[in-house]
Amino acid sequence: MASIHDVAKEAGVSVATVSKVINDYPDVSEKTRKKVNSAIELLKYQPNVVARGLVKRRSWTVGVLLTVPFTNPFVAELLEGIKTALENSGYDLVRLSTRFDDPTYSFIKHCRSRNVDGVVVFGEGRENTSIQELVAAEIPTMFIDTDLFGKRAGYITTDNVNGVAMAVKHLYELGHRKIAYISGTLGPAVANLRLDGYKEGLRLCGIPYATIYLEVCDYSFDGGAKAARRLLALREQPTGIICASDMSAFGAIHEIEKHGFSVPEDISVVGFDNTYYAEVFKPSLTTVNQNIYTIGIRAIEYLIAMIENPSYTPPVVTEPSNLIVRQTTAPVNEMYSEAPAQP
Amino acid sequence: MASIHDVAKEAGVSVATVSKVINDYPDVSEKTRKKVNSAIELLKYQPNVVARGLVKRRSWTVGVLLTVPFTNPFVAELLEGIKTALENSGYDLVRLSTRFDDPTYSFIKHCRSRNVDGVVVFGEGRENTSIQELVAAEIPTMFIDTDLFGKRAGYITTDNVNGVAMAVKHLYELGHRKIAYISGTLGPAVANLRLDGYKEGLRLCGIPYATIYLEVCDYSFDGGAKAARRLLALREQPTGIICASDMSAFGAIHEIEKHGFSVPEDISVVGFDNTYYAEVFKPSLTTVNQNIYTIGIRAIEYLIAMIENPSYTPPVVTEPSNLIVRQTTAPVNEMYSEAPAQP
DNA sequence: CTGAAAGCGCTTACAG
DNA sequence: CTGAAAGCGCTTACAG
Repeated sequence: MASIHDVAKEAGVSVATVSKVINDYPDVSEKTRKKVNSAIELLKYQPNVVARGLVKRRSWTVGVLLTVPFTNPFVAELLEGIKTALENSGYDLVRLSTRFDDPTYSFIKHCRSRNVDGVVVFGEGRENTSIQELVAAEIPTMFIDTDLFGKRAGYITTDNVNGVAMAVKHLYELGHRKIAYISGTLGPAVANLRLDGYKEGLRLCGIPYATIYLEVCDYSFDGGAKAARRLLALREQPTGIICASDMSAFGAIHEIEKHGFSVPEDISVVGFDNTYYAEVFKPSLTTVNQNIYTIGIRAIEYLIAMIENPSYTPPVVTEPSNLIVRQTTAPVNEMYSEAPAQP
Repeated sequence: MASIHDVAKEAGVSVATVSKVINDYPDVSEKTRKKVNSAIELLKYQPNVVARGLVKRRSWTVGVLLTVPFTNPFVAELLEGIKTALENSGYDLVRLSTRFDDPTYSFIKHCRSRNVDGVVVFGEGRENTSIQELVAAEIPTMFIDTDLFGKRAGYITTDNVNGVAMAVKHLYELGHRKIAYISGTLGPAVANLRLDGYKEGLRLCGIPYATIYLEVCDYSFDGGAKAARRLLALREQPTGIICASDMSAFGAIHEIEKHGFSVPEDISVVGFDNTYYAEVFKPSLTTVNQNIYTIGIRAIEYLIAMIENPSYTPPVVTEPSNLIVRQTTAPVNEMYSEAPAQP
């Protein structure tokens, strides 16, 4: 691979001059600029960004901290947005191979040793000390769904509260009054916010909040199924169930059908995420849409802005959510409603 | 961030000595080794791998060339394997932000400018000139599903032929004789090999190959649906349909049901991939399992072996596939079979 | 407008 | 066993 010295020799100039034409400095005569450019052409020279990074203390690299599996549809779509935003930015994505099980491992040291210019974090809780160090070290960071921010750290998430509240309102308008909620594990911001949305939705509809209608699971298919089983065992079975993820909604539907009920005829179900399969699944799922792809794009845009402008104030952004009505919600079955059917 | 100079000063030794203890050279006295180590501890020193890479001409970085979306379940699972294999290897993953629409973009220059030690390629055809350059340049490379290899390039894929052949045999044993195949776009090795498997399966079962039973689509849900529509319009409707992907199988099933037939009572359907949703979908999908995760792991293991041992011969590997029988295949419905039902 | 020199943070013969 | 020096491929004041 040709180096800047080879180009300098070929063009008959100094390496400083070659550097200047590579970096588009104005103080180079047209004549030598041409000489240098044809030498570059001839030798198929490509500047070594690693060497450049060493002196500029930059790497044109963005790290991702991602312990959630790539097979998680949220992660996949997020990465798709990130990738797209990065495509023509001059930055490349590096996935830092984390080893949180190793007590000597430090994420921030890893970032520094790789010299990443910024990082996007998804799926790590605020209790992770590596994350806190990251914020304290003022390395440009964008958090997705983790409610953490600082001088050089922004935060971006979906409008979780309104998302679930809309789901409640939707069921209410279909006549449902016994509306249950299958939450994700509480603690992380998104889980808490969605639960807030459930309560807020009930409040707006004038429905009292009843803890028997709250179940908690781990967002999974099996978790949703188990939670649904408990709800079905209630004397006052809910007629509508809102789930904190599409996956747990699929599990709930599966369980409901296993018990001989049908969706949406007997029980309506709403998911959260609007992953690709929500549309494919039969019956197709009514769900709260998150603009995950957009969140990925924005995260990178903000991150690059922070990197390239030290005084840029990192944003705290809530991306709107919206309800996608499909086939798993329907008017409440009068057989199950409190009030007797109108004649 | 402390540099090697700071450590040297703190420990009262030369930077050469510090370097030696960092790299576990034996010719350092126990006493100075201790002094250096406590200086490292004190300053929280972490060697800069970028600087090290500049002199060693290595980066401890593996590039991926991946133009297929992350939301593709195959990609997601492959990355999961790659990630796992990388986790404690000391290598990090970098996704090179490709710009194949820019005529001046060269993937290989990008690799060199980033100084990646090796690359794994998925989803690019052999006709891509960037890919050919990669092989010619003898940069350590593992191709997934692209039948390309060279002095420093290996190739790993699923046993596509046997996979589809097993599917044919499975249907045959259920009594099916009119077995159609919905191929993916022909040209790329996997598509061709799976078609070979279809023909081979028919041959082994003594069923003549009939072109009317061959459809081609783009592996998608809609593609599968359209192809199925054409098969359903045939005078001699197939009783079994094998699809080159799970997604197109889902589409085919959807279309079959739309036409008032049911799966598997009227028509059996087999997919290919065994993605996560094959199990979740209702009816759950009989499909050919690819060990994609394992392929990801192996790809990295072989790649690192190549990187670290210049004389390592890059492997050409076929990972076994197996048939997972679920709910979309059943004995042929006698109503549709050629031979009259036995009394 | 051009180039010599120092330096980014490391490693590696080589001399002592 | 230890360290001075050169060098990896760049950039950046600075002098001319």
